[in-house]
Amino acid sequence: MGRQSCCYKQKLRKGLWSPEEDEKLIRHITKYGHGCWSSVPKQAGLERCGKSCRLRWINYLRPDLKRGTFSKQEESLIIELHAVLGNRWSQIASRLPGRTDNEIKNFWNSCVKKKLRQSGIDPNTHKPLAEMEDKTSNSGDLKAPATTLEKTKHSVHKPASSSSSSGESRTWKNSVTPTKGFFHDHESSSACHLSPLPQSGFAPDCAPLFEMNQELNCSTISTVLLSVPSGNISALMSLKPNIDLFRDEIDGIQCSSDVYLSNSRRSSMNTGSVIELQSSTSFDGGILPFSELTPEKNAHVQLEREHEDLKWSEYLQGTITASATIQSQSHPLQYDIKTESQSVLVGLGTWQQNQQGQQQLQSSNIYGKDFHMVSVGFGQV
DNA sequence: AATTAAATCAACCGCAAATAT
DNA sequence: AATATTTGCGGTTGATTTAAT
Repeated sequence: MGRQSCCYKQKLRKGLWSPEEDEKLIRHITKYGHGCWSSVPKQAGLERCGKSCRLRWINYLRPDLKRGTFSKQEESLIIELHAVLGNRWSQIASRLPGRTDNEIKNFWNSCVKKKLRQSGIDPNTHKPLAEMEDKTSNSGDLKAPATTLEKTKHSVHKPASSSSSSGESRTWKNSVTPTKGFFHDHESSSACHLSPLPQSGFAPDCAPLFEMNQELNCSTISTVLLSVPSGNISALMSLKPNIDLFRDEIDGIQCSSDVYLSNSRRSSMNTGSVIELQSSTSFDGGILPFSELTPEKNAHVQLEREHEDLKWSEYLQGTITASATIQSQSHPLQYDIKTESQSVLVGLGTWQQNQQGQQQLQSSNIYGKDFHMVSVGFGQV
């Protein structure tokens, strides 16, 4: 039994908004706020449904919209976020100030998807296209409608049990494997991702990606991928990295928004109000992806909790602490990943079973929201 | 210059969750 | 507790703009 649209029964206007309608809506909302959207059109003297008014305001009239073309950094961030969040446009948009979910969705569908494909990356899985073709033996798939691709390819990373709260469950249908390599391998990368490791102890190049908006109590995601020269990887073998996420405000102490890499644990509080990390001489300048830290693709990963227990919805809500250990065959490496505090989103990457039935960490993008500091520490194994 | 194809983007639709009654 | 209404989201459509022939 079909349902009529909300505009139908009252013969409400549809289609593009006229400047007069825009003006009415702006005037009403700036004066009274939107309150209950369903009552807005009547109060504002508009022959539209509340839904249409809401959409128009959110996507077009809101004063804090940035508009204009997406910057390289924004594009990078969108790809990174899509790799972890999938098609959850509203969540992606919440980390890009001034951008709407609709705008990002359009940008993705019309532009980014194509770019990724041209770069040999499947925009849905964020894996190399060749890999997908090998599995599907269907190289002509690229011309297939997006809906077909999405419906057929991505039930793999759905969490073991869907969350019953906060609308997370339905959005997992397109959860994907984080993109690895795109920014390492392609010259279109933003400077942040490809910049050589700076000599200083901190990572100034990455700092701008950690835009803080204290009034709104949110920040954009920090993008933490950084390419590492292979020589450095071998040097890392004797070190034990620890990744911790700290609340940006701990007992009232304001932390910096920079991303640090250190060979020590959080070492000291400096004299001011900013927590500083003691930097390492060899590995300054950023957070390393686990793909770089893991010398073998099939390094064994042990999770403190059973894989089935790990729920992305819990990560999103920041309600759990989880840790994982990667044990490499040839190197005595152990990586501890821990998330702490509430309202922190940590993309541990996607856990997948390899052919030996072992859980395998595919990527390790780390994302923080609200005021958090991300640090990586190395210590001797 | 005219036509066609591709790209872009605003807005709609239906569904599900959240909230109100 | 059950039902109705509202809100928010993602997928999709279709009009418009831009590029290619």
